[in-house]
Amino acid sequence: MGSNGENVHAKTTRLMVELVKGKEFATQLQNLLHKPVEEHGPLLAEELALQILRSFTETLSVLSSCTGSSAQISAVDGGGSGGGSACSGETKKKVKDRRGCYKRRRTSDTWERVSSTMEDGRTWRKYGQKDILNSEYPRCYFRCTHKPEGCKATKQVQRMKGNPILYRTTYFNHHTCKQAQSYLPHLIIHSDPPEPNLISFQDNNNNNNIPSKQDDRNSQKPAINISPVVKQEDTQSDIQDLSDAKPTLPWQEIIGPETIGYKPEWAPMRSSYQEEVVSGFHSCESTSLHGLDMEVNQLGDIDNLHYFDDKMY
DNA sequence: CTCATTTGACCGGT
DNA sequence: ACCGGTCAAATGAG
Repeated sequence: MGSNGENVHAKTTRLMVELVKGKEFATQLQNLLHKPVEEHGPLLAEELALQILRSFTETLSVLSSCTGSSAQISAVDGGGSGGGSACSGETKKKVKDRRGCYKRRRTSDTWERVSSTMEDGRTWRKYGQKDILNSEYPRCYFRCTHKPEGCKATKQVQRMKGNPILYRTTYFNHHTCKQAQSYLPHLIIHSDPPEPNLISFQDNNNNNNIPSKQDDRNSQKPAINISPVVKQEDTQSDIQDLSDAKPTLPWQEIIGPETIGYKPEWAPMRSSYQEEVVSGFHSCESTSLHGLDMEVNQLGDIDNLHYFDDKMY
C-alpha cells in the first residue's frame, strides 16, 4: 500500500462513489419503509437491501485491493483467518510468509451463515475468544451446552469486517443432543405494548424457559448483539448483549414500521446486518435454524448460508 | 454455592 | 515459527 498514489486516489474516488450509492439506496429504503407495503410490495425493499449490500461489497473490495495483499473481502467475509487488513490498518507486526496462512480444516459438517443476528435457536456455551490476525473483531468460540451429554456441535462467531453489524457464524458438527430435536423456536413479533417491536422466540414444545442469566452478563461482549427489544423466551445462551442500550435490529430497521410496529427513536438508520458464522450441524437441529431464517428473511433480513465441503474456505 | 464467562497459556495444524 | 482452537483457572453474577 502507498506504492502507487495514483491508484490510491482512483480507489478513493471509487470508494466515495460506492458509499454515496449505498447511502442513496439506504435513503430510498428508509423512505420506502414509511409507506405501506401494499404500495410497493416486498420485493422493492429487498432489492434496495441487496443494492446496499452490493455497495458494501464493492467498497470492501476496493479497500481490500488497497492493501495490495492477497486479502479477499466479500460481503460475507468476516475477516477471518484469510481476511485482509484495511488500508489504514497497516500492521505493526512484522509480516512473514506464514502469517495469515493458517486455515482450519473444513469438513462437510461445516457451514457458514451470515446474519444480522447470531440467534439460531440453540443453547451454546462460550469457551473461548481470540483476536484474529488482520481482523478487527475477535472470534468467539461456542460449544453446545449439552457437550457433557456428548453433543459435539460447536460454532464460531465473529463480526464481519467492514460490516460489524453482521455476524458470521461458522458451525461445526451436528448436534447429537436431544434437546434440540424438540427445540423448535418460533419467531413471534409482538406489536403490542408494553414492549414495542418485541420479538421473541418460542419453541413449539413449551420450553418456556427464563432468559438466561447470561443476558445481562454478556453486555460486556463485543461480538454478539441482539437488540434489547428482541426477547428470548427460550434457553438460548447465545442471546447476548440484551442489555446493550444501543441495539441493532437489522430486519427491524429494514422492514420498517408497517411490518413490526415502529422504528424506535434510538434505532440507528443504517443497513444493518450482523455476521454470524456457525460451524457444524446440530444433530439435534431440526428446524429451528431454518425456520428462523425463513422468518427473518420474510422480514427483509438477508442471511447468507454457506455450506462448506472439504475444498471450500 | 453454582455455573457461565473471561482470558492467558498451551497444543497442534499449516 | 506462526496462528487458530481449546483448555482451564480466575472471576463474576445470580
